[in-house]
Amino acid sequence: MRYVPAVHLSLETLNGPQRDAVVHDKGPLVVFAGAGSGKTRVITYRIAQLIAQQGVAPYRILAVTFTNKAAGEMRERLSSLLAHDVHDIWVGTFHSTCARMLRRYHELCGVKRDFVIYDDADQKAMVTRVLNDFGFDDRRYDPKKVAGAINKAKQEVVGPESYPSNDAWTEVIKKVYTAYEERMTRSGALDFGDLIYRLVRSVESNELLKRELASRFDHILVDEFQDTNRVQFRLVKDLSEQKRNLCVVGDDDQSIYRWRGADRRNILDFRREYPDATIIKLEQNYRSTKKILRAAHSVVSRNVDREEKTLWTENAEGAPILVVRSADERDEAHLAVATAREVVHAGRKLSDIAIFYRIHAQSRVFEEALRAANLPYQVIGGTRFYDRAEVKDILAYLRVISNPDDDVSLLRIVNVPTRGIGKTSIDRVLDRAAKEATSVWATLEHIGDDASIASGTRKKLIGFVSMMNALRDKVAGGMGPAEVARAILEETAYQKALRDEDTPEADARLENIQELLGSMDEFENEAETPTLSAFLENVTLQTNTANDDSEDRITMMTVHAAKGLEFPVVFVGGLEEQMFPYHGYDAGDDPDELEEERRLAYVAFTRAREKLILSWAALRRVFGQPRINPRSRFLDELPRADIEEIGGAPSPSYASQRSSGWDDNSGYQRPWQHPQRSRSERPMMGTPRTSTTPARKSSESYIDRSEVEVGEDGIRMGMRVAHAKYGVGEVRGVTPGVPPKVTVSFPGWGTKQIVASFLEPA
DNA sequence: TCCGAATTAATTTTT
DNA sequence: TTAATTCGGA
Repeated sequence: MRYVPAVHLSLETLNGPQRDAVVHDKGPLVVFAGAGSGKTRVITYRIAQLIAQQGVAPYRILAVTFTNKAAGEMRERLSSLLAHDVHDIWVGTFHSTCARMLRRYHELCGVKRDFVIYDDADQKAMVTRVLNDFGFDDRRYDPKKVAGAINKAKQEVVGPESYPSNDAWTEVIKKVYTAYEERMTRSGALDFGDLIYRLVRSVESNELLKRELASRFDHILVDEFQDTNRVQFRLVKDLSEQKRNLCVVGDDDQSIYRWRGADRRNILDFRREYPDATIIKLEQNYRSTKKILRAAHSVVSRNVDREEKTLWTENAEGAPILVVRSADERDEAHLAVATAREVVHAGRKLSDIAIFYRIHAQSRVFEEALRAANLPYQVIGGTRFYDRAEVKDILAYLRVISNPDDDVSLLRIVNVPTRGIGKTSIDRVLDRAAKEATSVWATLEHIGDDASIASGTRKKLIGFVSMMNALRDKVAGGMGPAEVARAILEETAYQKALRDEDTPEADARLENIQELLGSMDEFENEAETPTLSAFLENVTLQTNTANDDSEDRITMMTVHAAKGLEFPVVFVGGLEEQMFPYHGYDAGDDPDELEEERRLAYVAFTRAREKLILSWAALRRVFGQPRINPRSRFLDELPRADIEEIGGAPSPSYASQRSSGWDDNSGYQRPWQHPQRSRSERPMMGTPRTSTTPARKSSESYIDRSEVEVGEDGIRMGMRVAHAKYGVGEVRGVTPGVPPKVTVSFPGWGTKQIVASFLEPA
C-alpha cells in the first residue's frame, strides 16, 4: 500500500544539497547542517518523501529529536505535509522513545511495566539514601557528584559489575552504584540514564529482542546528532543494524552538551563507523543577515578543535551588531526593556524579541524590569512548574498510588502534611527495609507487629497505609488521575493544611495545585491513554510547560534552550568573563570548556534574524555580592567593522575608577550609586559613543584572561593569595566596599569571603 | 517535637 | 540576593 501525501512535495523549492538529502535513497547518511540552513525542513521533507514516494509505512520510521518541543514541531510540520498516518510515525526524544519501548517490551527488558521515572532530584534523593545506608558522609561524597558518576557510567554502557575501582573514590562509587541499582529495581524506578542504558543492554544481550527491534524500523533519523552521547549512538546503531538506513543530522559547531556526555566525535567521525556513508553539507543560511553570520563565525572559528566550514547567505547585509555596556545587571535589564519598546515602536511584535542568558539565575532581573514596564513575557525552562514543592508532593502521592514501592516518593510524603511521623520512626523503618531488602512500603504494610516502634507511631503508620490503600482502590475502580488528585487533597488534608496556613505563600501554593489539577483535566481530555502512569511519565519527561504562542510577549531563556529557535531580534545579556564564557567556582582551566562556551555563543548569535544586541555589565551582583568582571572575550572576537559600541569602552579596572575619583563628574558612572537612573543618561541605539577599545588579544587559557586587573590593593582575579588560617588559595572574585572583600577558593576549605587586608599575595 | 531564628548554601547548561 | 537547612528554646 502506498501512502499519498496531501500536499505535493515541492522539491524544486529546495537547494541542491537539501534536495540530495531529502531524496537520498538507502544507506547511512550524514547531513552537516549549519545554523539556519533549513535542517528541520530537510528532515520533515525526507520523512514525507519516504512515505509518499518510497511507500515506507509511517510506523516503520523513527525520528529522534533532542527535546520534546522539537518533537512536537516536527510532528506538526509533518502533518501539514502528509494528510494522515502522521501519528504512526515514531517521533520523540531519545528518552521518551526508549521509555515507550521499555514499556512495550518490559518483560524482555527486565523492568516493571509500570516503572516510574526518577528525575534528577529523585535520583539524588536515592543516592543520598544509599550513601547513608553505607554510613558514608554525604558531605565528603557529594550526592550530586556520585549521581554524576553513575550517570556517566551509564552513558558509557558500564554497569556496576564492570565499574572499574582503582582508588578510594571509585571504590565507593562502585559500591554505591551497585546498591543504587538494587534499590532502584526494588523501587520499580528508572532514572533518565536508565531509559537508554537499559534498553541498549537488553537489546545487546537478548537475541530475541534484538531481532525484533533491529528490524522494526526501515528508516531512522536523528536530529541534533552532535549532541548525542555514546549510549545513544550505540542504540541507534543497534536499531538500524538490519536496514542500515540511518540518517543523522547536526552541526558540530552547535554541540553544547558536552557536560552531559555529548560527544562531537559521533558526528565528526560518523564516516569511520559507516565508511559508505553519504555526506551532505548544508551551508546556505536562510535565517540571518550577513553581519550576524560574520559575527557568529568570527567567534566560533577561533576554536581549534573544529571542522572548518563557512555559512553563507543571500540575505541582506543588515544592521550592525550592537555591543552595549550597562552599569550593572539592573541597568542591563532596563536596556532590554528600552530595546523592546524601540522594537515595538518600529512596528514589530513583542514575540519577535528574545532575551537570552547563560544561566537561569539571570532571568530574575529581566523579569522584574519587564513586569515593572508592563511588558508581557514568558520564561522558558527555569524552575519548572513540576518542580514546585507542592506540585511534587501531589505527584509523589500519585506515584506511590501508582507504584507503592517507589521509595523516594513515599518518603517524601509519609509525613506531609505532618501527621506525627518523625525522623526517628522513619529511620527505624528504613533500617528494617534495608535489613529485609524490601521497599519501604512493604515494610510499612506489616509494621503492626514491630515492637521496636512506639505503638502510637505504629498506629499513625498503619493509618497512613490504609489511607493510601483506599486511594489506590479508587484508581482500581476506574477513577481518573485528576479525580484521584482531588481525592488526595481531601483525604490527606493537604488542602486543609494549606488553607489553615492562611499566608500569601500558601495561597500561591494552592493556586499552583489548582493549575496542576487543570493540567490533569486537560491531559485526560487529550491523551489517547489517559491513565495515571501515562500522566506521570508525561510529567517527568516533559521539560517546559506547554506555552501557547497565541499571546504576544517577549521570550526569555537560556542559550541552551534557544537551540533550534530563531527570532528577528535577539538580546543576549551578561557578556562578561566568568558569566559568558561561564566559569564556575569549581571549574578548572579546561580549554575544551572554553570551546564549548564559544559554541554556545555561536548558537546564541545565530538565533537572530535581523538584529543582535549584545550586552555586558560593568558590575554584576552575584548572590547579592557585587562583582566586577571584564567584558567577555567573545565581544572582542567580533569583527570590528560589523559592530557598534554603545555606552563606552571596555570595563575600566577597579583601580582606574578609583583614580578618577569618587566624587567628580567624569564620564564614568558609578553603578552602585544610581543604577536605575543611569540608563536614560546614556544614548541608546542611535549615535553611539565611539569606542576606544583597543582590540584585545585573546589568550588561550581561561585563567590568563581572567587575570585582568579588577582588584583592590593589587589583588587580581585568579592570583594566588595566602591567608593565616586557610593557607594559599585562588582569587575568584573581588567585592568593592568598606572593607573590601575578596572571594577566595582554598583547596580543602572551599570558597570563602575574606576581608582583603587579611590576605597577602602568595 | 515543634516553631521561629540564625546560619549557610546556591548558579551552569537538560532529558 | 533568596531559599533551604540547622539550631535553640519551649
